[in-house]
Amino acid sequence: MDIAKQLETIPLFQGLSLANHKQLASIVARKSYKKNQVIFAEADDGNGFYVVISGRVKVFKISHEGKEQILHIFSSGEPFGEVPVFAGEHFPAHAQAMEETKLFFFPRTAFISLIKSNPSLAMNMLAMLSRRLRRFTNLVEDLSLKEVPGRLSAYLLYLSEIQNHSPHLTLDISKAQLASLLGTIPETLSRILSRMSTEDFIESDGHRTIRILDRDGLEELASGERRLA
Amino acid sequence: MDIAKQLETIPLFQGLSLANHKQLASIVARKSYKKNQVIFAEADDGNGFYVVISGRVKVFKISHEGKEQILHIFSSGEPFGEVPVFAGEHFPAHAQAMEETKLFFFPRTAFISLIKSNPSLAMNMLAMLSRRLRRFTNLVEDLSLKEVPGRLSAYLLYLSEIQNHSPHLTLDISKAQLASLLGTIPETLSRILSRMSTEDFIESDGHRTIRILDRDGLEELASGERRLA
DNA sequence: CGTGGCCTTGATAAAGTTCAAGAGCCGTGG
DNA sequence: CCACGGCTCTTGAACTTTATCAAGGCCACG
Repeated sequence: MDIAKQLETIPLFQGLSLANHKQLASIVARKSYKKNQVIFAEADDGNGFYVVISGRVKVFKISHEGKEQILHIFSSGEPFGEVPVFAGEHFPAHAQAMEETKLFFFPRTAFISLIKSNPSLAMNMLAMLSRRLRRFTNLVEDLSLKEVPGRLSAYLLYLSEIQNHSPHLTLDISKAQLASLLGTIPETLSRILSRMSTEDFIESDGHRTIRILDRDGLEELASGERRLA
Repeated sequence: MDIAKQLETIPLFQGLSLANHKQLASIVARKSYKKNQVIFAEADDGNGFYVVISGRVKVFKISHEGKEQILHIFSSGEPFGEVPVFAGEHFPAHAQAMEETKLFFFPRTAFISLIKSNPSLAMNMLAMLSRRLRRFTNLVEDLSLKEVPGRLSAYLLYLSEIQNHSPHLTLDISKAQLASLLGTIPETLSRILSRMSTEDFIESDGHRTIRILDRDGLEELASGERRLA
């Protein structure tokens, strides 16, 4: 497929001229990864960053005992691995393909010279990093100040939001991965889902379908003004 | 004091021309805050960002029950509150002066036009945000994957590093604030400090002086390969 | 010399993790 | 077509870590 066409669909490159897209196209490299393949490891040297073209990528940390904390799951159109492009040189976390995935790779030095001659690109990247910072701010708040039911409630509400505000949700990741995203383990997640079911906040088919029964209740759980019995 | 002189000492503005410094000087506003005074609150509209000139500022989240998590403590020369300049419009967290503090304030629109015409400034800001992202990455790792002794050990080693790698440390904040920075409460911090003393990792005068007795041990605690007895 | 801030210590409770076992599902291959 | 193995998820019981609640010590400052 035509690279320039694909570049147009990437939000980071919105508002750039055709000439800019051509320059970007000239430095990009395509990469493919199988499910579970490692894209980079923490502390690896990062000499460029990636944009997801298809598939999904998780960026995560691992503890000494093997517990995983997912920092972010990236889908189509989203860039990741930019930190070492601008500061330091090594990746701050691990990245792995969650399924068959295709990426664009932009080498550091070429990209930096583009950004220097291109204020819109710089502004887009600043906006991107700022949004990322805002997300992390919320993640820290969740991990430090909320308990698992609150984090789960917030996640379910978020899922509902991106799925047309419908009360009928479909989990897009395994429960093990959701646990890792929420900073807990599958056993705890399982227990809390069942408590939320018996207390009629949600209804679950036991698999990947969940129906929200009490949206206000979930919001109260998410904000910490209410707790499970 | 001369504003242009002060601007030169701010890392974010390193490598800029004299003309740039003059432009910056023309948009900056000075602000002063007393100890504990609020600088901005979460969800406030942010129409500019700040740089610490003297004093210290904490940026933090608060839970519904009143528990505080410090995200960052900013000292002289460091910018904060940039996120709403580039993405969204409201501040993601609260900011408060920890002591008598003087700040520079840069209004959003004027700063954005400066950055657009000034690649070095854009690059400096990108580097700044990227470092911030890296820090948050570590904070998330600490909160999710390490226990309090590990976080405290990492903090002590960090303190030692910025204090000339000396084993003689001086805490620069109260223990209550340190607890909030580590994602715990004063009681827990106190107990763990005393365990680290009885197990001869450190020696403490009970106040703000700590001596590192077993640096390797602290490193093992910080990485999770060892735990307190 | 007394009062308030800051820190420590103890007893208790809550939340989450660990370990172990088992249920349900699905694809493979005999 | 059914049995098997592997995978994901759930459930239970014991345990660990941290928070909560309450009390008291220490010190500086008025």
